[in-house]
Amino acid sequence: MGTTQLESVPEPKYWHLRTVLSEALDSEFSVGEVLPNERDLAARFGVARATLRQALEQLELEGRLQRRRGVGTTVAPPRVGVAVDTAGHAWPGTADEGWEAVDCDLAAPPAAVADTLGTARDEPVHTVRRTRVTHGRPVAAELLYVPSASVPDLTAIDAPSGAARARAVLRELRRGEVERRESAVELGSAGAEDAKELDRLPGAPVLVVTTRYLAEGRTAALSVATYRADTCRLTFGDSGDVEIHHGPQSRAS
Amino acid sequence: MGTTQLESVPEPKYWHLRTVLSEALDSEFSVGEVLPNERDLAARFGVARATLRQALEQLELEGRLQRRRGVGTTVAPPRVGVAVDTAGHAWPGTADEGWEAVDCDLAAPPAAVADTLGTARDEPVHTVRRTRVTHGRPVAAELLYVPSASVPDLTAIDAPSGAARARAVLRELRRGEVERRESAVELGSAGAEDAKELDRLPGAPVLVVTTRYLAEGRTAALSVATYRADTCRLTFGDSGDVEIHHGPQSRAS
DNA sequence: TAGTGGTCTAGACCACGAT
DNA sequence: TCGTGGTCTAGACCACTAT
Repeated sequence: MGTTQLESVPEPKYWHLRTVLSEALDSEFSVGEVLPNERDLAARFGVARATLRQALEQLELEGRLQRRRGVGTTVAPPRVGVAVDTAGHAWPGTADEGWEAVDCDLAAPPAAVADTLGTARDEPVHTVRRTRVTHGRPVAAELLYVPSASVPDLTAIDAPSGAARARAVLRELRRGEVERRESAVELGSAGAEDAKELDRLPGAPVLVVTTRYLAEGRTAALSVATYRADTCRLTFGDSGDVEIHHGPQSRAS
Repeated sequence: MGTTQLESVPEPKYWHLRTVLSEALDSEFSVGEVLPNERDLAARFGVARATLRQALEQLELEGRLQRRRGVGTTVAPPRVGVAVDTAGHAWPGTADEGWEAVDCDLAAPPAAVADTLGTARDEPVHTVRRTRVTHGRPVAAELLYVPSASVPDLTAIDAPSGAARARAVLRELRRGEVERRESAVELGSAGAEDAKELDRLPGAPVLVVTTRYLAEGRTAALSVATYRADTCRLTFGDSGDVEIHHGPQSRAS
């Protein structure tokens, strides 16, 4: 019969809401603007607050919104392009890329790290903690594992601990030559400590970049860096000024 | 007074649950094993189902669990390392990397894509759709935009449409020389069409890899590939057999 | 103190896969 | 048909921020 086909596959409400809100953001809001609060928005769209929140969560995951407890929901600026694999810097990133040493201690790393480094599981390695800041905002927290063998000339005179010690380890590390780097990117969630440094709640989505630095046939160092997934776009190869993706793909049919 | 400090910063229930479940997965379950259903699990831990689900969502985001409607929740295998920037393959990935052409049409791309390609916004470009399969599982869906100028020798004889057309476009594209590639990785959510090809629900988290192929000073092609964030670890530089990250970082104190 | 987002509950019904 | 995860509701209370 001639009945019009109306949504043979009905869209979930929160997904439809996401689309509506996304279009509203494009046309009626500007960066930094504050949205109405969740209770008002839910009432306006005639849905439960939990359903509205599901839509907002999607948009936050896509980097369109920023939500802060006690403050409100604001329209997020476009993601920042962050270079993570520039050809010019073979060793771990430097201060001009926004890296700042926090502290350093000597401890046995997680088993998986020890295995990759090729050290015994109970052998202490230098563990440097750093943060990366771009445009005044924290974007990444890093743990850099450096076996003693990679920094043979490090002396006790080089500051016993703290940020100064961290800088000393990095300085000694850079005396060697890097043969190759291998990086991997995957999705993760921020642990309590990373979350604090990234100014996010625990469980916030992060892009985990694991990098092996190979020198003289060994793994000279291993970096595990967690980048804020909501605000960062990781760039490889070169400049970070490409702006293409924006939420789920819409087809030009 | 001598009161012991008990959680001055109380952990959310779902976060604690996540930790408990994560440890249980490590010690009491093996890959592929089916977990008890959500209602039973919630009852067992004395929480509402919604709270239990929040914990499961975290674990799924971290690639530890796989949930399928109508089936159940199973323990996920470790993430697959997928090479996305091997030095050996300058042009878009080939069949030996698991890429398979789906179809191709000629249409005006999204405005942002046209701007990057340097074509007029209403100028049609070849739009190749491909999927990538690894270990028998779909891992990525790609849209490859190729301006006509990059495939000057493409003739009408080369199949008018469909997968054959897509392969013809790729073949012609590869006749040129690549100067450089620029890639960016960011978090996104799967649109309805990508979700279907990736065998996931709409809104599923994906890693969006945007790659510019530069030749003769121009952007010769632009690829937007969406990888399943739950099952994939994207590798850059070289081999994909590094296995380090596992959920939120735990410090070796 | 008032207002915001974050957490949690105890239900209900739906869509899908297996049987 | 039954059991599963997915969606949705209408509340409640908590933690944080600004005033």
